[in-house]
This record gives sequence, C-alpha cells and structure tokens, in this order.
Amino acid sequence: MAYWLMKSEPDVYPIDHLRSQKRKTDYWDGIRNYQARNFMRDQMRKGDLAFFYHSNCAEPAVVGIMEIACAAYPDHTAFNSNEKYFDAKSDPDNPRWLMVDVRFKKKFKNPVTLQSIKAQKKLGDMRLVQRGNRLSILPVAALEWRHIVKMAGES
DNA sequence: GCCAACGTTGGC
DNA sequence: GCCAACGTTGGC
Repeated sequence: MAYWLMKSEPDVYPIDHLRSQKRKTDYWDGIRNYQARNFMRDQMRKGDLAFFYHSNCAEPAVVGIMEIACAAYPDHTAFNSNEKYFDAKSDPDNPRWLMVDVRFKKKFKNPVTLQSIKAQKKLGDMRLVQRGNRLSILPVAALEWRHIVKMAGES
C-alpha cells in the first residue's frame, strides 16, 4: 500500500466538502499534469491512503486523511466544454486525463501546517518542501506519513 | 499582488 | 529538436 498527498484549494474544495458527500466519497477531478496523472495511472491503488492538503491559502496544511476508493479511470470533466478543466484534446475514445475516487477518513483536530512540516528536519526530504513541489499529487514515504500523523496528534 | 519554478505550446 | 513566450501553481 502506498501513501500520497493530494492538494486542493480550500476556497474551491475543502475537506469538509468531501466529508459532506454521500458515502463521504467523491471523484478527484481536474488533474491536468502528466506527472500527476502518471502517479494515478501507474502507482495509485484502491486502498492507498492520502493526505488531504489545503493549498494556496492563508495557512497551507495537511488537514486530514482520505482513502483511494478506486483505481484511475477517465476524467469525464475533460470532455465537457462547460467544465473548468475541459480539454478539447482529450478524446473520449482515448482519454488523456484520469481521476480516482476518494473517501473521507479523518479530519485532523490539529492540522499539520506547511510551516511546521518545514520546521521538522526529519521531513526535509519530503517532496512537499523541495523544488518541484507544485505537483498536485505527491508520493509520501511511510516514515513521513507516520511522522505527520503523529504531529497531528492522531498517532 | 508578486514572483520563482516549472510545464506547455508552437514557430522555426 | 530547440527555445522563447506564455500559462499555472502556490508560498509569501
């Protein structure tokens, strides 16, 4: 089983929105970056766990945990010109973009801020705090996962 | 709002 | 295939 970090802007889709969904499950659309897509396509599996990360906001932070609810499948929002992430080049017969379903697991009482992550020397190797950290889906090492869960006080 | 660090596009 | 121009991300 693998661990991930997935970014979402709280102004667009906060963790509470995922929790409020039917069966606390929703599709994770709008990934329009090949590297992130390849992570989903090649490495992400049903049952993997992912941090829900609030990005591009006043206090960027890991705010909770979700579970990957199914393997990657075509992102249908790419086919709809009314959608924000419409991509005319994604052919329904040969979809360019993929998405997965995610299920809410837990919201941290104490979010683990980017600031506090940066302050942890042990987490200095995390992709989140290194260059090339703009990917909206990042792999997380098991040690890093446990460290952050502990920082959240969730053991 | 600024800007660094990318990724993508398209002319050549 | 190169690379300049442009667009996006996301912390600050």
